[in-house]
Amino acid sequence: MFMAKITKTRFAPSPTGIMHIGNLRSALYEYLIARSEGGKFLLRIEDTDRERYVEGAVEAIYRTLDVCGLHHDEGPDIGGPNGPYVQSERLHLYSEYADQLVASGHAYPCFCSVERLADMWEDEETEFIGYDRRCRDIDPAIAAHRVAAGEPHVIRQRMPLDGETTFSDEVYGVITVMNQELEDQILIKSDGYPTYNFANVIDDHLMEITHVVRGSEYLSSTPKYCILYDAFGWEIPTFVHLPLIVGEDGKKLSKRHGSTSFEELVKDGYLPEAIINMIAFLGWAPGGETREIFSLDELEKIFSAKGINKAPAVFAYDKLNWMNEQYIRRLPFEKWRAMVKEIADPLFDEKKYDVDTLAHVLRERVTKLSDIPEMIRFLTERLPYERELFFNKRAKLDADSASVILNELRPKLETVAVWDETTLSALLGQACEETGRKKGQVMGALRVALAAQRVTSGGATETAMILGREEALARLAAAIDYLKG
RNA sequence: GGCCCGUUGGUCAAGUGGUUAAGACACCGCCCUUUCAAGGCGGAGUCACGAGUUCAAUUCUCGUACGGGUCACCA
Repeated sequence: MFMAKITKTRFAPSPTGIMHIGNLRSALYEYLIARSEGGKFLLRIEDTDRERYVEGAVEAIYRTLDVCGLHHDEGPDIGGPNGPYVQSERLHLYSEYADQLVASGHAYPCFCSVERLADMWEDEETEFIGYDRRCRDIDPAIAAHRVAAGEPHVIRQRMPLDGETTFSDEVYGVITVMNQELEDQILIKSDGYPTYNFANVIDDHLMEITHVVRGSEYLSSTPKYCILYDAFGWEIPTFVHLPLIVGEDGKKLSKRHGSTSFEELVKDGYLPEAIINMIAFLGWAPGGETREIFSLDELEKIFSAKGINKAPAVFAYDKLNWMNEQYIRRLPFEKWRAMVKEIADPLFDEKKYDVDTLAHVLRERVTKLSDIPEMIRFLTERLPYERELFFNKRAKLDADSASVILNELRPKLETVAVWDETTLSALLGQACEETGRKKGQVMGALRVALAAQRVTSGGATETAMILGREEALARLAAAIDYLKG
């Protein structure tokens, strides 16, 4: 009797720098495939390249996964049944398995120097594919002797010279390649570390990964991994290769497309939830569903590898902007208020202001957090007035009529008892009735007087609220003064 | 260059051997409105091309073009 194997995926980043959007999306899909099938998601650090190791990169990985809610079930920080989860701590395993392949004839030591290889690449004449296999046929006994004598070497995979290899990918379908196209790739480097090409197979098998999910750039090396699995007699996992994410010019996403790392986007003012939602829909869509706003919890329920596309997807900031707006509007008010406060406090410095109204006004207008300072600049500093600011065709307003209106308004506002929305609103409404003016005229004049800006976040009463009585009256006086002269 | 993969509006995309080929972003217009937004309503815009299979191809097959990936002691 067989137990259905539990789905297990892994996110296996190398600590070589920032958490790129492409990496994050791989992590997300890996997480979702596991969760959608009630399986496990694990984290493995692939630090076999000592030269590209970046200090702090591992911490950034933990941090990002955590704020995105992609919690793993096994990993370096929490352990698990198949540890260690850091490749540099698994070195002995790789060499054992490599020895096994050498013994079975599936691999061989290669003594070629990097210099010789470099020369070889320069030789345009030769039409060989990759390494010229010079060491492939050294007598095993002699090779073993040279290795024992301490001669520098790498271990290479002995590829079949004929036949073909076929595998099936969940996204790309059945793929077949001629074995003669495959290079005798390096499995163990001369420093004793495994290459990705070797370590991923060993670890995925040992860690019982059922679904190998990764970017489509690995598609062309997958046949080599299949041959490795076969050499060990291991079951080949399900492959799920993901389409690439490209920039708006169709080229691979890079710095010149703007912010492409998770942390940069957050710094730009995008909410992690919006970023996750955005990249979930890059190259994937739930069939027969037109909604596009999904929380991570909801994605876990509806995600299916079936909906993954093959074609590269363009990362569009327009759409991200929209998503972010949607998420901002759905935020619990208290949370949103706290975000606004954190940004606005230092800008208002010592000055008092009405955070609640500001947060309220900003909520429907902000695209990303980093827009806020510029949007509220007119509140934190007094901008210079210009007569034409008061001109509004529709309200039939101009500087002269504004001057009259503001003078009428001033005494009323100065004596208002309670400085709050309802009182101000009522007072202004009343003023319109008394003078027979249109509301748009009065409101418009006051709004510009308070803001010194044509386009503002919020209307006249809201601006008056945010500024507070003292500042609002001071600005009103300043406006009147300006219009007089 | 070899090999591999891809191609539904500007972008993300649903979908099918017979459909008026969904929806979203962006764009345009209107409404609402105390400005700007938000919101509501509406509009324009797509099956890369050429053969073949078929009563019928966007859908299946083969070519072409274009795009991408990969050919490291990087992952």
